[in-house]
Amino acid sequence: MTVHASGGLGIADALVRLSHLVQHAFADVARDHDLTPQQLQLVCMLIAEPLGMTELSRLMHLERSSMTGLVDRVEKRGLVARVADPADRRACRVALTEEGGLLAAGAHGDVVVRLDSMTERLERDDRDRLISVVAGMLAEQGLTRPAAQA
Amino acid sequence: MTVHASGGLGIADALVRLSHLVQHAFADVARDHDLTPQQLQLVCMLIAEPLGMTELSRLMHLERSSMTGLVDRVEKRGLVARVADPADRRACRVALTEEGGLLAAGAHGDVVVRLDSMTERLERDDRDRLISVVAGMLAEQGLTRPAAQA
DNA sequence: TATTGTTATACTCTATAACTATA
DNA sequence: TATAGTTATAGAGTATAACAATA
Repeated sequence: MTVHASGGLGIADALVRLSHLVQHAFADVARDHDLTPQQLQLVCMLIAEPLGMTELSRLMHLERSSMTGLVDRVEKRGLVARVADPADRRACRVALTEEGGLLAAGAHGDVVVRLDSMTERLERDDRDRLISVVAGMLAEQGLTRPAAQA
Repeated sequence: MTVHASGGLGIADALVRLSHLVQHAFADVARDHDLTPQQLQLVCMLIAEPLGMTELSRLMHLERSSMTGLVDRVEKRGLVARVADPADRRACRVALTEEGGLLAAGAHGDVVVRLDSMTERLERDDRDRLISVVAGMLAEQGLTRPAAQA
């Protein structure tokens, strides 16, 4: 058993609690826009580019059948549309509508504002180091996807 | 618009994507123990001490009525029990059973192992700095609760 | 009056299994 | 055969509103 710095908080607990902080901020923003957190995550994921159902499932760590329902509900609301994939007649690509794009951009901006304000007290040096440490971890996990993926 | 280090990844996006990484690890461990992520979060929250429904709701960012159902299901499974609060006859305290305590400790350990392995490549210096940065952010948000709160 | 917790209700989220259509 | 996506089903998660009991 290793003793850690910062009042006995280990790296794992620190990450878990940081994650809760982020999730709560994210949930609050979703609610402000009358979306569930999952719906907001979905539309943010599509800011960079339209994606297929299987790719979306992989990125969101969900079964494809769960993704069907999630996309159904967001599509019913007019924020995304299923577009036929010209290269594969089995597949579709989920794309933001104009309304969905505006909402996603706005909500993503709100998330950024919230999280930026949570970190504004940090020294510029700590901030940069935090970013680069996280970037390294993400790369190690094989996640090199779109940056707007809030 | 500010340009950031590390390939254009801003601090907010870095935090969001780190959070996804942690959530997925957490969900995998929950599944290994045949629990939902919410159920695992609940039992981990109780490792340090029994808590009332209102306090649990606050910590988990849920309505009290949602907490009722969550505790019901975990109680039905024998992992927690509602204990009368001697100081307030309206209130109850949710406590781990013996079985629940063992499961919570084991699963929490698994989460720690997973997250530790994700960060093992970091320099000791970066690691310590990450912990202290997160600890500072948590303190600023008024979260000074139990460390075992996975 | 305010607070603790529950119930009733209506959604949303999620996984499993079975299915269709295309590759 | 394998893959992309859906449907059907069942259970879990969540919020809102209304309620009971106690402070």
